[in-house]
Amino acid sequence: MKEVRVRFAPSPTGALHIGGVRTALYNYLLARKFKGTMILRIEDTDQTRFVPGAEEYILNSLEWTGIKIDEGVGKGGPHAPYRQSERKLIYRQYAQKLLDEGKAYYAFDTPQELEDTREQLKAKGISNFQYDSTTRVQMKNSLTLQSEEVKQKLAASVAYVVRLKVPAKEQIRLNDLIRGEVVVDSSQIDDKVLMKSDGMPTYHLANVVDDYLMKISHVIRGEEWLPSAPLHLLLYRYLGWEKEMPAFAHLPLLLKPDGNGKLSKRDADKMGFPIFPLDWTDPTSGELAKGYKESGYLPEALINFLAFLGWNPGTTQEIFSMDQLIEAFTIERIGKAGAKFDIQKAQWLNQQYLKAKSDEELTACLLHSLAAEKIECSKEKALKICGVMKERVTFPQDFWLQGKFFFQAPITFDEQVVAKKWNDDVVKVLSAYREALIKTENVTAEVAKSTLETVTTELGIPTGKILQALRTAITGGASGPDLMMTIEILGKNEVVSRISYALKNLKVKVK
RNA sequence: GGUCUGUUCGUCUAGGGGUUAGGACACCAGAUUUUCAUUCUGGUAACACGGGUUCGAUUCCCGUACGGACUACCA
Repeated sequence: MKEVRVRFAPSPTGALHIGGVRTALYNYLLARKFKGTMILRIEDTDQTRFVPGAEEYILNSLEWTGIKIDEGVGKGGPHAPYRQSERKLIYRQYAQKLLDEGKAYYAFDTPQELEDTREQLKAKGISNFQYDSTTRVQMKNSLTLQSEEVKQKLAASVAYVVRLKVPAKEQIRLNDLIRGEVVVDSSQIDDKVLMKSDGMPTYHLANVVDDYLMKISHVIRGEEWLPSAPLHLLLYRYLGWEKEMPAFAHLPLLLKPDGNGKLSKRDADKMGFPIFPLDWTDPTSGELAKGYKESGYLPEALINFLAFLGWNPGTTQEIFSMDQLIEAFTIERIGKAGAKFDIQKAQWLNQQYLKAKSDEELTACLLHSLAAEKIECSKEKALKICGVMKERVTFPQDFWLQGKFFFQAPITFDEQVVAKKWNDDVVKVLSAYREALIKTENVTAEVAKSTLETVTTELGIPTGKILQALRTAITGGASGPDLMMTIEILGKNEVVSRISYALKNLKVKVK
């Protein structure tokens, strides 16, 4: 088998979309599975859409997700440069070759002229103008103009583009690894621009030339490219590279969670989940878009989630590490239909991965949050808190968000609990419990519990009746981790002071 | 509009000419937890529609409907 060489080829026009991460992932999985090479190529042929910082963002995102680049931008390699803007001259040569062989031609129609033609046709009720074998005879190009005139224009540096001379009527058959045979009639394809008037190639030319020169074996890309795949085949054919042409696999798209349509940043914002792997600040608007990383998603969970959107191993196993994904991955098991993006599953996976982490790692999460809040905490205490919080968190920041009461005494109390449960019995028990605790040494969870039971027994009040009120007095909330452990972690003095505060500030509702 | 492409529980999906159509998330109920969460057990829930082919179709074929992509000197 031919060496597997795949590429991820994003455009640096903004932050890397989550769908792009999935495309990169599938490429990476295939590369690793067959001990091949993962290449990163930056397709920056559109200078008008270039966004500063986007390339770095792509690199950072891939690094965070654990998708490693073997060759390409940021890494170098035998086919450098890997940034298309730096390969201009290469494309020029191949465009010239096509020109020389009569497979492409110069076109001098200005964008304005093309626009006018479209308008005119639209006025006549023809919805779409296509620059192709039926229309090119009416346009200004090296096929219709006298060769002298063409020479003159070129010499005078009149702006031109190079267009592919697509045959009038020819069936083009393409075998897609995911979709099977796709047949398109060449009459449906227009004479695509290969070289723009600014001297840059379009995606189509650059892509084919680079994939050939970089010896790409498999092109795994989004489904949006399927309609132009036959054009690419034509290019390989005209360039004499059909035998070396890579295999194609067009991935189904990621769809929005509700309704229809492809997943967009708008949907993500609306539903409250990230669309980008990392935080991204739009350089023009200055607007910040939250990333998966900063929202608390673990890269392994995100990868696991993304891998399963459009692919599955055919077994019932759901949790897969990157290595396991590499082992199990096959292109054949990629589905054909678009997958709706369901963030709930990602959250569940995140929880699974978070729970699987060691106590040290979990503690580090809490300590990290605390440092940001400038709160001091011993490692021992943090360890205990994490132990008790572990089963209830989805994101690393939840240790802090849901465990604030460990560090801050409540000022307000859950209103419902107060209204329903705070009564004379509670005041009696809590007062007595407070006194009992003061006299008790070494208040562990066990001791806290037995002390409470002693008090309630003496007063003849069932423990269950006052427990939730006690929790609210100590934590302010209505629910949380095991209360006796909470008391142990908080320590006798803190608990006593919190009960005192609650007794002083909470009034029994008069009926 | 045209071309291409897709359609199994709410969602991700397995399956495949004869199955009680399987799993996971979500949801609901019960058990555990003197709370909540976790965990466990159970439950609701799907083959888009219409024609063929066939003894039999969710599975194969053809239509229809509905989605999606593309239709730029963007990728």
